[in-house]
Amino acid sequence: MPERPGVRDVLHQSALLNKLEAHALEELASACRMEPAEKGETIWLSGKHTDYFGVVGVGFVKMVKTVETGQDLTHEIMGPGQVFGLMGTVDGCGCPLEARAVTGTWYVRVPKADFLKVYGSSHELKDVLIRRASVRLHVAHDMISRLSTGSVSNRVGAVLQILAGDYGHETAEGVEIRIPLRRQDIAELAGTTVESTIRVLSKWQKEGKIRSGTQSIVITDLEAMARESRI
Amino acid sequence: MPERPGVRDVLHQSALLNKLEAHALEELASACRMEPAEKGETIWLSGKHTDYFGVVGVGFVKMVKTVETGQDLTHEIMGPGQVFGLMGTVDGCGCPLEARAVTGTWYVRVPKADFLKVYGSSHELKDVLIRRASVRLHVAHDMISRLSTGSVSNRVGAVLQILAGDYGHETAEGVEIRIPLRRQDIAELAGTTVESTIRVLSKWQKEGKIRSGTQSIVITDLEAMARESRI
DNA sequence: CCCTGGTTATGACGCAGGTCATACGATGGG
DNA sequence: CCCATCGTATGACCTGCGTCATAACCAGGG
Repeated sequence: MPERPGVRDVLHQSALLNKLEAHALEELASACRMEPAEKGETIWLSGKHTDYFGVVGVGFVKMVKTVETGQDLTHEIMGPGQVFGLMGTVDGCGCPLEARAVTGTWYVRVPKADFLKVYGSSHELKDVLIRRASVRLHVAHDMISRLSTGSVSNRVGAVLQILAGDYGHETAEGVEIRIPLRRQDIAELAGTTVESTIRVLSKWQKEGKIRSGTQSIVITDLEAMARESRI
Repeated sequence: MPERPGVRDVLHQSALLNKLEAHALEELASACRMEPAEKGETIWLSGKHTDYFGVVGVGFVKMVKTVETGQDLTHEIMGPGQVFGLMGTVDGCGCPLEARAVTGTWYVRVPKADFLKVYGSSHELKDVLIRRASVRLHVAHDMISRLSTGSVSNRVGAVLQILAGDYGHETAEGVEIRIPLRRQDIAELAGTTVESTIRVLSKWQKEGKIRSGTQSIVITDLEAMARESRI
């Protein structure tokens, strides 16, 4: 389990919440609580109405939808500073996705009521939220395009590209995705099976396009990956 | 070609724009222009920056993404009173989708600049927009789930359910979708091929679950359709 | 040290559905 | 009225990938 961070530090990291005035942020922070989650632990269940939303402090959280047949699919991976479950907060319906810790995680619980007090009158927060929704919609539409017309490798490539863009570190070798994801996790993001994901990644590994360890994946051939993930 | 409606009537129909004060709406209306589009005509191209967004007056418009291979996929069908291309307006990026008329259509061109003047200071408009974005995101995620784990018939069923919910008319026979959609259009919505769509719809027709004419489709067995489209 | 459970890896097999070919029924223009 | 064009319909074929089975590997606990 990583070390427990401070509530204020985490809220400051959020590109959304740090738009708040210092005193408003302070007041909000004093109503929040830092909470741990074990690897694999469910933070909340899909559709469940909670009285808070989350901000990731350290670790990673995935937003999961479980379908009838029991398969899970992950719509998003949230990392440090990212807010999750907020859309459900402001539109009044609960979050339709389950939040589950990918790694040992510390996250801040922000009480909805306290947030809504400052949110309701803030044009800036609303503007940021709309922009984020727009981006997410965009990403979702791209995924739909790839699912309709693309191949499994196309989607796995896109997932790696997105993760690299959001959480990648530039290294001498290439872009490193420092998230301890299993093949299963990647499969859930790409909307396919573990086996297919393994086949694709093994192939790329042999071709020298990526290098994968247990704790990270490095995209060594960025150009090839861009080609693979093109819509 | 249907008869040309009035700009003010159309703007009033919009659940978004009629949130505006009467005088603000009137001012906006005076800056707008009613525009026709033939069946199949492109209103704007994907990614193209226009200085306006649209509100459907009569007819239907589809929001299309064309992929590398030349296949089109439709993310949404917009009907009377619906606003399209607005997300691209408020987030500054252009609309990533092509707008194309499904039928003979009249739509209002609302100049972005005039809209943004009233939008920037309106909490109500922003709230509505966020809610809409939230719903659309939800729908997109459901589609992703179905594309990942469901079958073609599952998706075609979902498309019919959604269209029925948005534009359905209750009749003695069942719910009628009064949009002159070709099998091709439905295929693009469901992310599959015409042939597969035809097979599914023919089968359902034989089983008495739907009845399809050239100008409309009637869902006669609502329960069966709900079963087919379940995630 | 071994045992157990989780993860990666690989082969064999089957099928849903994409692709191609063909035909028939509508609709509309000359 | 005929012909051209578009949409619907249906069969035959083929393949990507999901499914199942099996094995190797690795880490942690007793």
